Amino acid sequence: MLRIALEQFCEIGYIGTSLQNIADRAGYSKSSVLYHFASKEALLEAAIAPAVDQLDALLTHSINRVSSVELREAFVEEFIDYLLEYRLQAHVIINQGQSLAGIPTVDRARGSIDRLSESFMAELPTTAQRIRLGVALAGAAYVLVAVPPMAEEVVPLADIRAALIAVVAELVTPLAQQQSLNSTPSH
Amino acid sequence: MLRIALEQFCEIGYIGTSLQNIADRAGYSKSSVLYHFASKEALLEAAIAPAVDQLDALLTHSINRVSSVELREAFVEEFIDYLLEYRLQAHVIINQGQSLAGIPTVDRARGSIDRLSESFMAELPTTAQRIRLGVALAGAAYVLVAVPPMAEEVVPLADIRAALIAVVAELVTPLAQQQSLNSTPSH
DNA sequence: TCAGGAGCTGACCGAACGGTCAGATAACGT
DNA sequence: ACGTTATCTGACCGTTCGGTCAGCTCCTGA
Repeated sequence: MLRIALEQFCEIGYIGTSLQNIADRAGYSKSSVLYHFASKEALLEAAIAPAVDQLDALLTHSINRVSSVELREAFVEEFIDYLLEYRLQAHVIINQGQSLAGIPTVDRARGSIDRLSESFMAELPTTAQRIRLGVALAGAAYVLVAVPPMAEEVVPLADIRAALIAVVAELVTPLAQQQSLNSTPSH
Repeated sequence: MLRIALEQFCEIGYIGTSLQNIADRAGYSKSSVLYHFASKEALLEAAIAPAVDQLDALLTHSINRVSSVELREAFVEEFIDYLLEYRLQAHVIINQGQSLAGIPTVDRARGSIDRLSESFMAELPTTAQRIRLGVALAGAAYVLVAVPPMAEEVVPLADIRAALIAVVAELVTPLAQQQSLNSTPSH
Protein backbone atom coordinates (compact mmCIF):
# COMPACT_ATOMS: atom_id res chain seq x y z
CA MET A 1 0.00 0.00 0.00
CA LEU A 2 2.94 2.31 0.67
CA ARG A 3 4.13 1.44 -2.83
CA ILE A 4 0.79 2.35 -4.39
CA ALA A 5 0.63 5.61 -2.46
CA LEU A 6 4.16 6.46 -3.52
CA GLU A 7 3.39 5.81 -7.18
CA GLN A 8 0.34 8.05 -6.99
CA PHE A 9 2.29 10.81 -5.24
CA CYS A 10 4.80 10.66 -8.09
CA GLU A 11 2.25 10.65 -10.90
CA ILE A 12 -0.34 13.12 -9.67
CA GLY A 13 1.55 14.83 -6.86
CA TYR A 14 0.95 14.61 -3.11
CA ILE A 15 -1.64 17.39 -3.07
CA GLY A 16 -3.37 16.05 -6.13
CA THR A 17 -3.60 12.50 -4.82
CA SER A 18 -6.71 11.87 -2.74
CA LEU A 19 -7.00 9.19 -0.10
CA GLN A 20 -9.92 7.82 -2.09
CA ASN A 21 -7.62 7.50 -5.10
CA ILE A 22 -5.05 5.52 -3.10
CA ALA A 23 -7.74 3.38 -1.50
CA ASP A 24 -9.29 2.51 -4.87
CA ARG A 25 -5.95 1.47 -6.38
CA ALA A 26 -5.10 -0.59 -3.31
CA GLY A 27 -8.49 -2.29 -3.28
CA TYR A 28 -9.40 -0.94 0.15
CA SER A 29 -11.71 1.76 1.43
CA LYS A 30 -10.60 5.24 2.41
CA SER A 31 -11.35 4.45 6.04
CA SER A 32 -9.05 1.46 5.90
CA VAL A 33 -6.17 3.57 4.64
CA LEU A 34 -6.70 5.94 7.56
CA TYR A 35 -6.78 2.97 9.92
CA HIS A 36 -3.22 2.03 9.02
CA PHE A 37 -1.91 5.60 8.78
CA ALA A 38 -3.06 8.35 11.11
CA SER A 39 -3.29 10.92 8.31
CA LYS A 40 -2.39 11.58 4.69
CA GLU A 41 0.76 13.33 5.88
CA ALA A 42 1.75 10.32 8.01
CA LEU A 43 1.29 8.15 4.92
CA LEU A 44 3.68 10.33 2.95
CA GLU A 45 6.24 10.30 5.75
CA ALA A 46 6.08 6.52 6.06
CA ALA A 47 6.55 6.23 2.30
CA ILE A 48 9.67 8.38 2.06
CA ALA A 49 11.24 7.93 5.50
CA PRO A 50 13.45 4.95 4.55
CA ALA A 51 14.83 6.86 1.57
CA VAL A 52 15.56 9.91 3.73
CA ASP A 53 17.27 7.78 6.37
CA GLN A 54 19.41 6.15 3.70
CA LEU A 55 20.29 9.51 2.16
CA ASP A 56 21.38 10.81 5.53
CA ALA A 57 23.53 7.74 6.11
CA LEU A 58 25.05 8.02 2.62
CA LEU A 59 25.99 11.65 3.11
CA THR A 60 27.26 11.25 6.67
CA HIS A 61 29.96 8.82 5.63
CA SER A 62 30.59 10.44 2.24
CA ILE A 63 30.62 14.10 3.09
CA ASN A 64 34.41 14.26 3.29
CA ARG A 65 34.95 12.26 0.13
CA VAL A 66 34.19 14.93 -2.41
CA SER A 67 37.64 16.50 -2.25
CA SER A 68 39.75 13.87 -4.00
CA VAL A 69 39.22 12.37 -7.42
CA GLU A 70 39.17 8.67 -6.50
CA LEU A 71 36.85 9.15 -3.55
CA ARG A 72 34.64 11.40 -5.59
CA GLU A 73 34.24 8.69 -8.19
CA ALA A 74 33.27 6.23 -5.48
CA PHE A 75 30.75 8.74 -4.18
CA VAL A 76 29.23 9.18 -7.63
CA GLU A 77 28.73 5.43 -7.91
CA GLU A 78 27.07 5.23 -4.53
CA PHE A 79 24.90 8.21 -5.31
CA ILE A 80 23.69 6.73 -8.59
CA ASP A 81 22.94 3.45 -6.86
CA TYR A 82 21.00 5.34 -4.23
CA LEU A 83 18.92 7.09 -6.89
CA LEU A 84 18.31 3.77 -8.62
CA GLU A 85 16.97 2.23 -5.45
CA TYR A 86 14.83 5.15 -4.27
CA ARG A 87 13.70 6.59 -7.58
CA LEU A 88 10.12 7.26 -6.60
CA GLN A 89 10.95 8.78 -3.24
CA ALA A 90 13.60 10.99 -4.84
CA HIS A 91 11.04 12.09 -7.42
CA VAL A 92 8.64 13.25 -4.73
CA ILE A 93 11.30 15.04 -2.69
CA ILE A 94 12.94 16.72 -5.67
CA ASN A 95 9.87 17.76 -7.63
CA GLN A 96 7.46 18.54 -4.80
CA GLY A 97 9.81 19.33 -1.96
CA GLN A 98 9.16 23.05 -1.86
CA SER A 99 5.39 22.67 -1.76
CA LEU A 100 5.74 20.05 0.98
CA ALA A 101 7.78 22.26 3.31
CA GLY A 102 6.68 21.87 6.91
CA ILE A 103 6.43 18.10 6.81
CA PRO A 104 9.25 16.96 9.12
CA THR A 105 10.61 14.11 7.00
CA VAL A 106 10.58 16.27 3.87
CA ASP A 107 12.40 19.08 5.67
CA ARG A 108 14.93 16.54 6.88
CA ALA A 109 15.53 15.40 3.32
CA ARG A 110 15.97 18.95 2.07
CA GLY A 111 18.39 19.61 4.92
CA SER A 112 20.49 16.65 3.80
CA ILE A 113 20.47 17.87 0.21
CA ASP A 114 21.57 21.32 1.39
CA ARG A 115 24.43 19.72 3.34
CA LEU A 116 25.58 17.92 0.21
CA SER A 117 25.23 21.06 -1.85
CA GLU A 118 27.24 23.15 0.60
CA SER A 119 30.04 20.62 0.87
CA PHE A 120 30.40 20.83 -2.88
CA MET A 121 29.98 24.58 -3.04
CA ALA A 122 32.75 25.16 -0.51
CA GLU A 123 35.34 23.96 -2.98
CA LEU A 124 33.70 24.96 -6.22
CA PRO A 125 34.10 28.73 -6.36
CA THR A 126 33.15 29.48 -9.97
CA THR A 127 29.70 29.57 -11.50
CA ALA A 128 30.82 27.29 -14.32
CA GLN A 129 31.89 24.58 -11.87
CA ARG A 130 28.67 24.77 -9.92
CA ILE A 131 26.56 24.62 -13.05
CA ARG A 132 28.51 21.53 -14.08
CA LEU A 133 27.75 19.86 -10.80
CA GLY A 134 24.12 20.90 -10.94
CA VAL A 135 23.63 19.55 -14.45
CA ALA A 136 25.32 16.28 -13.50
CA LEU A 137 23.33 15.57 -10.33
CA ALA A 138 20.01 17.01 -11.43
CA GLY A 139 20.33 15.42 -14.86
CA ALA A 140 21.07 12.02 -13.38
CA ALA A 141 18.25 12.30 -10.88
CA TYR A 142 15.80 13.44 -13.52
CA VAL A 143 16.72 10.77 -16.05
CA LEU A 144 16.25 8.09 -13.41
CA VAL A 145 13.04 9.61 -12.26
CA ALA A 146 11.31 10.54 -15.49
CA VAL A 147 12.15 7.96 -18.14
CA PRO A 148 11.77 4.57 -16.40
CA PRO A 149 7.99 4.35 -16.67
CA MET A 150 8.39 3.50 -20.35
CA ALA A 151 11.72 1.66 -20.35
CA GLU A 152 12.65 -0.29 -17.21
CA GLU A 153 12.86 -3.68 -18.96
CA VAL A 154 13.41 -2.98 -22.63
CA VAL A 155 16.72 -1.38 -21.61
CA PRO A 156 18.88 -3.31 -19.13
CA LEU A 157 19.10 -1.46 -15.85
CA ALA A 158 22.79 -2.30 -15.61
CA ASP A 159 23.40 -0.39 -18.85
CA ILE A 160 21.61 2.66 -17.54
CA ARG A 161 23.60 2.47 -14.32
CA ALA A 162 26.93 2.20 -16.12
CA ALA A 163 26.12 5.02 -18.54
CA LEU A 164 24.97 7.31 -15.74
CA ILE A 165 28.05 6.66 -13.62
CA ALA A 166 30.25 7.35 -16.62
CA VAL A 167 28.66 10.65 -17.61
CA VAL A 168 28.30 11.97 -14.07
CA ALA A 169 31.88 11.03 -13.23
CA GLU A 170 33.04 12.78 -16.39
CA LEU A 171 31.19 15.93 -15.39
CA VAL A 172 32.20 15.90 -11.74
CA THR A 173 35.80 14.64 -11.56
CA PRO A 174 37.36 17.38 -13.71
CA LEU A 175 36.06 19.82 -11.16
CA ALA A 176 38.48 18.46 -8.60
CA GLN A 177 41.36 18.21 -11.02
CA GLN A 178 41.20 21.81 -12.09
CA GLN A 179 40.57 23.19 -8.63
CA SER A 180 42.31 21.08 -5.99
CA LEU A 181 45.78 19.96 -7.00
CA ASN A 182 46.53 17.83 -3.97
CA SER A 183 45.27 14.62 -5.55
CA THR A 184 46.91 12.38 -8.11
CA PRO A 185 45.31 12.08 -11.56
CA SER A 186 43.17 8.99 -11.89
CA HIS A 187 44.69 7.96 -15.24
CA MET B 1 -2.14 38.08 -13.25
CA LEU B 2 -0.90 35.39 -15.64
CA ARG B 3 2.51 35.86 -14.05
CA ILE B 4 1.14 35.37 -10.54
CA ALA B 5 -0.83 32.31 -11.60
CA LEU B 6 2.24 30.85 -13.28
CA GLU B 7 4.39 31.37 -10.19
CA GLN B 8 1.80 29.64 -8.04
CA PHE B 9 1.49 26.74 -10.48
CA CYS B 10 5.28 26.31 -10.24
CA GLU B 11 5.48 26.53 -6.45
CA ILE B 12 2.42 24.57 -5.34
CA GLY B 13 1.50 22.80 -8.57
CA TYR B 14 -1.52 23.33 -10.81
CA ILE B 15 -3.78 21.00 -8.84
CA GLY B 16 -2.62 22.39 -5.53
CA THR B 17 -3.16 26.02 -6.51
CA SER B 18 -6.70 27.24 -5.84
CA LEU B 19 -8.36 30.09 -7.69
CA GLN B 20 -8.77 31.77 -4.31
CA ASN B 21 -5.03 31.54 -3.82
CA ILE B 22 -4.33 33.24 -7.16
CA ALA B 23 -7.01 35.85 -6.54
CA ASP B 24 -5.60 36.75 -3.11
CA ARG B 25 -2.07 37.18 -4.46
CA ALA B 26 -3.33 39.27 -7.37
CA GLY B 27 -5.48 41.47 -5.13
CA TYR B 28 -8.72 40.47 -6.81
CA SER B 29 -11.62 38.23 -5.92
CA LYS B 30 -12.03 34.69 -7.18
CA SER B 31 -14.98 35.79 -9.30
CA SER B 32 -12.84 38.41 -10.99
CA VAL B 33 -10.26 35.81 -11.98
CA LEU B 34 -13.04 33.74 -13.54
CA TYR B 35 -14.29 36.81 -15.36
CA HIS B 36 -11.00 37.15 -17.25
CA PHE B 37 -10.48 33.41 -17.78
CA ALA B 38 -13.33 31.03 -18.46
CA SER B 39 -11.92 28.37 -16.15
CA LYS B 40 -8.85 27.34 -14.17
CA GLU B 41 -7.79 25.21 -17.12
CA ALA B 42 -8.11 28.16 -19.51
CA LEU B 43 -5.93 30.18 -17.13
CA LEU B 44 -3.21 27.52 -17.27
CA GLU B 45 -3.42 27.35 -21.05
CA ALA B 46 -3.16 31.11 -21.41
CA ALA B 47 -0.15 31.08 -19.09
CA ILE B 48 1.86 28.46 -20.99
CA ALA B 49 0.58 28.90 -24.56
CA PRO B 50 3.24 31.44 -25.65
CA ALA B 51 5.99 29.13 -24.40
CA VAL B 52 4.50 26.16 -26.24
CA ASP B 53 4.15 28.17 -29.45
CA GLN B 54 7.77 29.25 -29.17
CA LEU B 55 8.93 25.70 -28.50
CA ASP B 56 7.11 24.49 -31.56
CA ALA B 57 8.66 27.20 -33.69
CA LEU B 58 12.12 26.45 -32.29
CA LEU B 59 11.84 22.75 -33.07
CA THR B 60 10.27 23.19 -36.49
CA HIS B 61 13.25 25.08 -37.83
CA SER B 62 15.82 23.15 -35.77
CA ILE B 63 14.67 19.59 -36.15
CA ASN B 64 17.10 18.87 -38.98
CA ARG B 65 20.01 20.53 -37.27
CA VAL B 66 20.86 17.86 -34.76
CA SER B 67 22.87 15.79 -37.21
CA SER B 68 25.95 17.93 -37.66
CA VAL B 69 28.26 19.28 -35.01
CA GLU B 70 28.15 22.99 -35.83
CA LEU B 71 24.40 23.08 -36.22
CA ARG B 72 23.99 21.03 -33.08
CA GLU B 73 25.99 23.62 -31.14
CA ALA B 74 23.76 26.36 -32.50
CA PHE B 75 20.73 24.37 -31.48
CA VAL B 76 22.06 23.95 -27.95
CA GLU B 77 22.51 27.69 -27.64
CA GLU B 78 18.98 28.39 -28.86
CA PHE B 79 17.59 25.73 -26.58
CA ILE B 80 19.31 27.16 -23.50
CA ASP B 81 18.08 30.64 -24.39
CA TYR B 82 14.59 29.25 -24.76
CA LEU B 83 14.75 27.67 -21.30
CA LEU B 84 16.10 30.91 -19.86
CA GLU B 85 13.17 32.86 -21.25
CA TYR B 86 10.40 30.42 -20.39
CA ARG B 87 11.72 28.94 -17.13
CA LEU B 88 8.43 28.91 -15.28
CA GLN B 89 6.41 27.51 -18.15
CA ALA B 90 9.02 24.82 -18.74
CA HIS B 91 8.89 23.96 -15.05
CA VAL B 92 5.16 23.36 -15.16
CA ILE B 93 5.29 21.32 -18.38
CA ILE B 94 8.27 19.20 -17.32
CA ASN B 95 7.35 18.54 -13.71
CA GLN B 96 3.57 18.35 -13.95
CA GLY B 97 3.09 17.40 -17.58
CA GLN B 98 1.98 13.83 -16.97
CA SER B 99 -0.62 14.77 -14.39
CA LEU B 100 -1.91 17.50 -16.74
CA ALA B 101 -2.49 15.17 -19.67
CA GLY B 102 -5.74 15.95 -21.47
CA ILE B 103 -5.26 19.70 -21.45
CA PRO B 104 -4.75 20.55 -25.14
CA THR B 105 -1.87 23.00 -24.79
CA VAL B 106 -0.02 20.66 -22.42
CA ASP B 107 -0.48 17.74 -24.80
CA ARG B 108 0.81 19.93 -27.62
CA ALA B 109 3.93 20.73 -25.59
CA ARG B 110 4.55 17.07 -24.78
CA GLY B 111 4.10 16.23 -28.46
CA SER B 112 6.81 18.73 -29.36
CA ILE B 113 9.13 17.27 -26.74
CA ASP B 114 8.52 13.80 -28.11
CA ARG B 115 9.35 15.04 -31.61
CA LEU B 116 12.64 16.42 -30.34
CA SER B 117 13.37 13.26 -28.44
CA GLU B 118 12.69 11.03 -31.44
CA SER B 119 14.83 13.08 -33.79
CA PHE B 120 17.70 12.58 -31.36
CA MET B 121 16.94 8.93 -30.71
CA ALA B 122 16.94 8.09 -34.40
CA GLU B 123 20.67 8.71 -34.59
CA LEU B 124 21.69 7.76 -31.08
CA PRO B 125 21.46 3.98 -31.02
CA THR B 126 23.23 3.13 -27.77
CA THR B 127 21.96 3.48 -24.24
CA ALA B 128 25.08 5.35 -23.20
CA GLN B 129 24.50 8.03 -25.86
CA ARG B 130 20.87 8.49 -24.96
CA ILE B 131 21.67 8.75 -21.27
CA ARG B 132 24.22 11.42 -22.11
CA LEU B 133 21.65 13.41 -24.00
CA GLY B 134 19.07 12.93 -21.28
CA VAL B 135 21.40 14.11 -18.55
CA ALA B 136 22.41 17.13 -20.62
CA LEU B 137 18.93 18.36 -21.49
CA ALA B 138 17.19 17.38 -18.27
CA GLY B 139 20.07 18.68 -16.18
CA ALA B 140 20.07 22.01 -17.96
CA ALA B 141 16.31 22.34 -17.71
CA TYR B 142 16.31 21.42 -14.05
CA VAL B 143 19.14 23.76 -13.10
CA LEU B 144 17.36 26.65 -14.78
CA VAL B 145 14.09 25.70 -13.26
CA ALA B 146 15.02 24.82 -9.69
CA VAL B 147 17.87 27.05 -8.55
CA PRO B 148 16.95 30.58 -9.71
CA PRO B 149 14.51 31.38 -6.89
CA MET B 150 17.49 31.93 -4.58
CA ALA B 151 20.10 33.22 -7.02
CA GLU B 152 18.81 35.20 -10.04
CA GLU B 153 20.74 38.39 -9.23
CA VAL B 154 23.64 37.39 -6.98
CA VAL B 155 24.95 35.36 -9.93
CA PRO B 156 25.00 37.10 -13.33
CA LEU B 157 22.54 35.45 -15.68
CA ALA B 158 25.05 35.70 -18.50
CA ASP B 159 27.48 33.52 -16.54
CA ILE B 160 24.83 30.88 -16.00
CA ARG B 161 23.96 30.97 -19.67
CA ALA B 162 27.57 30.61 -20.79
CA ALA B 163 28.29 27.79 -18.34
CA LEU B 164 25.16 25.91 -19.36
CA ILE B 165 25.87 26.20 -23.07
CA ALA B 166 29.42 24.97 -22.48
CA VAL B 167 28.51 21.91 -20.44
CA VAL B 168 25.54 20.89 -22.60
CA ALA B 169 27.56 21.31 -25.78
CA GLU B 170 30.34 19.20 -24.26
CA LEU B 171 27.86 16.45 -23.48
CA VAL B 172 25.98 16.57 -26.76
CA THR B 173 28.52 17.26 -29.51
CA PRO B 174 30.68 14.16 -28.97
CA LEU B 175 27.58 12.13 -29.68
CA ALA B 176 27.56 13.28 -33.28
CA GLN B 177 31.32 12.96 -33.71
CA GLN B 178 31.40 9.35 -32.65
CA GLN B 179 28.29 8.32 -34.52
CA SER B 180 27.89 10.32 -37.72
CA LEU B 181 31.12 10.84 -39.62
CA ASN B 182 29.76 13.04 -42.41
CA SER B 183 30.53 16.30 -40.61
CA THR B 184 33.82 18.10 -40.20
CA PRO B 185 35.27 18.46 -36.70
CA SER B 186 34.54 21.83 -35.18
CA HIS B 187 38.10 22.36 -33.87
C1' DT C 1 -17.19 -21.81 23.59
C1' DC C 2 -16.57 -17.28 23.74
C1' DA C 3 -14.36 -12.71 25.05
C1' DG C 4 -11.49 -9.58 22.73
C1' DG C 5 -8.70 -7.43 19.59
C1' DA C 6 -7.28 -6.49 14.65
C1' DG C 7 -8.83 -5.23 10.21
C1' DC C 8 -12.09 -3.03 7.56
C1' DT C 9 -16.20 -0.37 6.15
C1' DG C 10 -20.28 3.08 5.24
C1' DA C 11 -22.24 7.06 6.98
C1' DC C 12 -21.23 11.34 8.22
C1' DC C 13 -18.77 16.04 9.29
C1' DG C 14 -16.90 20.80 8.34
C1' DA C 15 -14.02 22.93 5.04
C1' DA C 16 -12.46 24.10 0.61
C1' DC C 17 -12.75 23.29 -4.13
C1' DG C 18 -14.20 25.06 -9.22
C1' DG C 19 -17.79 27.41 -11.11
C1' DT C 20 -22.47 30.33 -11.77
C1' DC C 21 -25.13 34.37 -11.37
C1' DA C 22 -27.41 38.69 -10.28
C1' DG C 23 -26.17 42.93 -9.24
C1' DA C 24 -22.99 46.95 -7.76
C1' DT C 25 -19.57 50.23 -9.55
C1' DA C 26 -17.20 52.95 -12.67
C1' DA C 27 -15.81 54.57 -17.27
C1' DC C 28 -17.04 56.15 -21.86
C1' DG C 29 -19.21 57.60 -26.31
C1' DT C 30 -23.09 60.22 -27.66
C1' DA D 1 -27.30 63.78 -18.88
C1' DC D 2 -27.83 59.14 -20.07
C1' DG D 3 -27.63 54.27 -21.85
C1' DT D 4 -23.86 50.87 -22.74
C1' DT D 5 -20.33 48.36 -21.72
C1' DA D 6 -16.46 46.48 -19.14
C1' DT D 7 -14.90 45.27 -14.65
C1' DC D 8 -15.57 43.45 -10.32
C1' DT D 9 -17.80 41.30 -6.29
C1' DG D 10 -20.56 38.45 -2.60
C1' DA D 11 -23.74 34.93 -2.22
C1' DC D 12 -24.52 30.61 -3.50
C1' DC D 13 -24.32 25.65 -5.73
C1' DG D 14 -22.83 20.79 -6.10
C1' DT D 15 -18.80 18.12 -5.41
C1' DT D 16 -14.83 16.40 -3.23
C1' DC D 17 -11.48 16.82 0.19
C1' DG D 18 -9.19 14.91 4.84
C1' DG D 19 -10.77 13.01 8.83
C1' DT D 20 -14.04 10.83 12.68
C1' DC D 21 -16.86 7.30 14.46
C1' DA D 22 -19.91 3.42 15.42
C1' DG D 23 -20.20 -0.93 14.12
C1' DC D 24 -19.24 -5.04 11.21
C1' DT D 25 -16.48 -9.40 10.32
C1' DC D 26 -12.99 -12.30 11.25
C1' DC D 27 -9.23 -14.64 13.70
C1' DT D 28 -7.23 -16.28 17.94
C1' DG D 29 -6.00 -17.67 22.72
C1' DA D 30 -7.91 -19.26 27.08
